[in-house]
Amino acid sequence: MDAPTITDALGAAGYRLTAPRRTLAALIAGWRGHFTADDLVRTSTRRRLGVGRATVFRSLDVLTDLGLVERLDLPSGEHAYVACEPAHHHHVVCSSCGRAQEVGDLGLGEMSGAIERATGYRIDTHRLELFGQCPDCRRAGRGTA
Amino acid sequence: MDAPTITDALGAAGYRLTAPRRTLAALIAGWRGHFTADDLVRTSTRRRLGVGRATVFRSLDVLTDLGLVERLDLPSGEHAYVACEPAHHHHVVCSSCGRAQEVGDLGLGEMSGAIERATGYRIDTHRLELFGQCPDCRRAGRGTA
DNA sequence: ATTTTTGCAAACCTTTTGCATGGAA
DNA sequence: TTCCATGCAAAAGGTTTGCAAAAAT
Repeated sequence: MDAPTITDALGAAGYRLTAPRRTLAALIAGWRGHFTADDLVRTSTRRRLGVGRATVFRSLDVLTDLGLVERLDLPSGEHAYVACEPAHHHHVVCSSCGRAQEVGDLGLGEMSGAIERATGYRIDTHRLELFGQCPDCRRAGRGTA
Repeated sequence: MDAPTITDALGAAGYRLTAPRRTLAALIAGWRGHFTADDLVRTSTRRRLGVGRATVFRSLDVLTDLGLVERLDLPSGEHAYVACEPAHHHHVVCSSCGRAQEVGDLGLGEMSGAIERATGYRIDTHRLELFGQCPDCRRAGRGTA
């Protein structure tokens, strides 16, 4: 059995399966590393895929809501996205090639409880992003992008 | 002995102590909760403080470099800042009033090592932001901003 | 037939930059 | 006196929106 595709998930969630959405789903599924909205817009333009800027942004919103894609805030302040599984997790992002790997909860849940007790806050959500260099890039001696 | 002020730290770092910088330092030190660049610009305009937009952005850069202020990426995608101590730490941010409290390392260092072993990445930096409601807001029954 | 989705272009908002002036050291 | 820093206004990015046309259900 194949892994469910982004397109499948869109359909299952009741979104119409339009050509632009299929195109973007394929683009994203095949993307290496993280990408920006503008990466998608430029690819669409260059390869004449016929997907407009507004559609790219609107689709990224939908995909983000469904948890199929996650928005990263890079240390540079740029916004990038990576495809991912729709479950709570965190990413280790390679600062050379931009690829991201998911890691599990890592005990942050318990940590969260400890912080609640220590500060009196009620914690709703958190965001953890880890940046470093992946094994491939390290081996290849690539610098930070 | 008083806590060193933002102005002190600027001077110690070799930056010139200009009127706009003193003004911004005071504004930031007295700010409740997080603020955006535009909050500072608007305050300057409204109160005729004579600090221009460019200077606000340039100063926030300096203060961020010195670690006197930290840039937050709110879940909404907005960029906000909070004053803080220049040491590695994380913030618990109140989603009602925007105030932030610092928390220590929380064992993330060890976690980082575990992730390196599990993924093969060499982790350089990370960003952890926790969002929730502070005791005051919870008590007052305030909703999420 | 109905409702969603799209592309385009313009609008918007935030952040950055060029440059002549002003101020700190 | 020498640079650093500032304000202004324009430019540059990135994202959103209004709307009529096109496509999915």
